Amino acid sequence: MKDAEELQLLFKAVHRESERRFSEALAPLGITPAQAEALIVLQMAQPISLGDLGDLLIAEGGHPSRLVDRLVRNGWVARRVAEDDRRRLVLSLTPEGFELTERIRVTREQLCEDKRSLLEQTDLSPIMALFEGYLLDSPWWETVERRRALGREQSLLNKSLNEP
Amino acid sequence: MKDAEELQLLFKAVHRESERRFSEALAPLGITPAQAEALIVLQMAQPISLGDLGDLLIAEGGHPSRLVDRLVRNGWVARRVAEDDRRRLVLSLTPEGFELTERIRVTREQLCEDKRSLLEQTDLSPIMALFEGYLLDSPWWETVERRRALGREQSLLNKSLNEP
DNA sequence: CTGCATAGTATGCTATGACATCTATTTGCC
DNA sequence: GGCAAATAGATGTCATAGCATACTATGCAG
Repeated sequence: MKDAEELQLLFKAVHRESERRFSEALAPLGITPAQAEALIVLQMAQPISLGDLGDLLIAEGGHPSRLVDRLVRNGWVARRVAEDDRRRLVLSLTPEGFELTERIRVTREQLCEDKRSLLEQTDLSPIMALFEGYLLDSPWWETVERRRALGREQSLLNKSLNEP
Repeated sequence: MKDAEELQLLFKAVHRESERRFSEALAPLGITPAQAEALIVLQMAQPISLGDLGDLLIAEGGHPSRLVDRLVRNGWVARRVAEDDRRRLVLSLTPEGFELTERIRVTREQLCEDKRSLLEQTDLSPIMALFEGYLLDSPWWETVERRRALGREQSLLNKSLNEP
């Protein structure tokens, strides 16, 4: 099991390093990686309730109240109670939030670009397979699936816009 | 760059899931994954100063004062000032801490065992290579190297004990 | 020997993440 | 209609994690 320890060590280091880089790149925008992820998902899924947003984020036990609080405080997200059910909150991006999210996308692309050569010289499929195998019987698997579905929706949308 | 997003999503989910599993497995021992890592490293490197311990952990900006605080409060770690330099703290495991660390090792082995079949049917070398490539120009690379050296020391020690 | 830069830790602040508990609605069942 | 159960969020607590600042002991320049 020596390999497993080694893998664990590298995995943790990679996690910290990627967080650090993302965080550093986002600093000029005044947001954190977690906030960036929430905004990206919001842009794809809005309008959406707090709980449904939580089901799309790999974080925050399903109810990212406080994360959303900060986004609202900064004027990037609008939060109103649903008309049909006053328990539910409906979230959507403000114009400022939309613009910020576009800038987040650019930042993220740049980060990928930095590692392009590394990614291109690697066959990712065995890695994906390992990760998926690890996740299959975990509660996060559904979240991953939902995010994938959201991504597919989005590309269909783009395609139909580009091919009228 | 669609692959990169996919990879990022899976990576994050795997991170959360492995933390969750480790945390769950450690709960009966009354410690957290971060504390467990610190104890394991302490067992291999004691006696060691706080800063040097920080250089061996993938966490806590080099000075895990508060993490160590909790370990001391629970009676697992002894903390005394170095005789030659009263700025330095020298840390070592108490007998209780040593015993706890042995139990952590068992727990960790069991977790690996759960994923044994998955790990065995995977060629880990391309994954390690990707991770190492990502880390090479990062501040964590040195930490990884130091941990590896520590591991090698340890196996040499065991070997010389088993072959007198 | 004095003053000052530096090393080793400690502490404060903010954000995240997991968990538990509390509140306000709504729903369902009688 | 009325009350219990379930649902959607909010809030509190603890442990990380990163960052900045404060504090104390040491060492070095003069």
